[in-house]
Amino acid sequence: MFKIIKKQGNARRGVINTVHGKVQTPAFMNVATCGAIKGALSAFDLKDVKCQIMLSNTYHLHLRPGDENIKKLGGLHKFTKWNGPILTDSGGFQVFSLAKLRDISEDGVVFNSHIDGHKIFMTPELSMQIQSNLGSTIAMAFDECVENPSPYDYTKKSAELTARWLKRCKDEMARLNSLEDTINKNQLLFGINQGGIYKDLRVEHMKTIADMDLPGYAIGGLAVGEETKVMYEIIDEVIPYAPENKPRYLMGVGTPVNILEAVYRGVDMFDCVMPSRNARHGHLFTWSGIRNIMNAKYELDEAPVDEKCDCQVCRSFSRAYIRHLMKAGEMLGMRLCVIHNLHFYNTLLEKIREELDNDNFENFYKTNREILGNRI
RNA sequence: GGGAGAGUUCCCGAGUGGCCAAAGGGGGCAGACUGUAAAUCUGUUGCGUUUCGCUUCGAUGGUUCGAAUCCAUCCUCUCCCA
Repeated sequence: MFKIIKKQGNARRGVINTVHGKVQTPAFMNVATCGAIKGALSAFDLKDVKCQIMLSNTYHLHLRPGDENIKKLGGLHKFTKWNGPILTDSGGFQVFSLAKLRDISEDGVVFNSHIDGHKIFMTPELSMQIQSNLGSTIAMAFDECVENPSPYDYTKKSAELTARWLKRCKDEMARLNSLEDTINKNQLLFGINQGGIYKDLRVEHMKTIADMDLPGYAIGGLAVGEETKVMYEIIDEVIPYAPENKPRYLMGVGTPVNILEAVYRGVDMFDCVMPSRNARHGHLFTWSGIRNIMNAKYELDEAPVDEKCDCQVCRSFSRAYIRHLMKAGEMLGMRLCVIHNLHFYNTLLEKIREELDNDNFENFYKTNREILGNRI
């Protein structure tokens, strides 16, 4: 299912084979939480921004329109018209991000819906059932993402709980994949490493879940407030214990520099709301650094957002026009910014793959880690 | 011609003797955003040598220890009656 084509240092060039197509890694997954990329992008646009794999969310789609409805409509692929691979997040992150609306126990988590406040009891089994109804390519295990900082004891207990939940996820997924009317009987389950910022807990947890022999492994619970340096240290610490021949997914990360650093350390997959969310706020990623297109200095600037970018937006429109659209609150402004940023992210990963193919990643890494985070 | 009302900082608008360089909103300027409760949130928005000083609430003059606030005159605008 996963094949490593090339290695340079810890960095890996690979390909994931799925029933919905191949994913060339390292890969960025384009976040469409509710089945759409925010900023008014559809499946058609995903092709244009060079998206390989889309990510959607269990919790959000369960609440609305309801996973059973999506199943009745033929599954998430048919529903959204995106026919490539889809990874669904389990709702575990909402345990963290909706912290004020929850109550965690051994069985699962009671949420209050952020839409109407009604109680939802999310369990590992329910998360798997929802993801099975959605028919995604890859389902994520239901985990607890602890906030930072969290005390050692709490983090330890939480990681143990996440490991027990993972076993339940695996069992439930095996059951669901064997059912007659399951949309995707080949649905893959990825486990999620937790353990906060405590290296011994991280390693211990990764060893435990590695033994479950899942098709892929994620590192979760990072980029939640800890220093970037700490995040890299934890990746360094835990990667040696992640199965070599399985894809490694760093959840929710991150900036272009974060991604470069993580690929360098041996990570294969990423997802992040940053390119889309920041785009909606006028923050654009370029090959020269980060540009806030709303800044006054672009009022009469006829250059494209990024001279080195060949996305539709950079080929057609001026900084001045995009700035105007954003200042005027025109939806088109956000849409164009999101198209650019996602194209940039997907191209960054494409470029990383090329450099790995050409044994030149080390140079690319050293040069661009200094540049991509600049403010311009 | 007669009567009524209004003019506040970039704009709208609150303020009717000191706690007023002046609420609130808009706009402007900048920042944040990392498995999306985010088209959201935060800061800032008279000048300066900045725990203080200066200039500023249509204009000018006055009352007062002290005026955006009270008085007089003038200017401008709005509405009503002829």
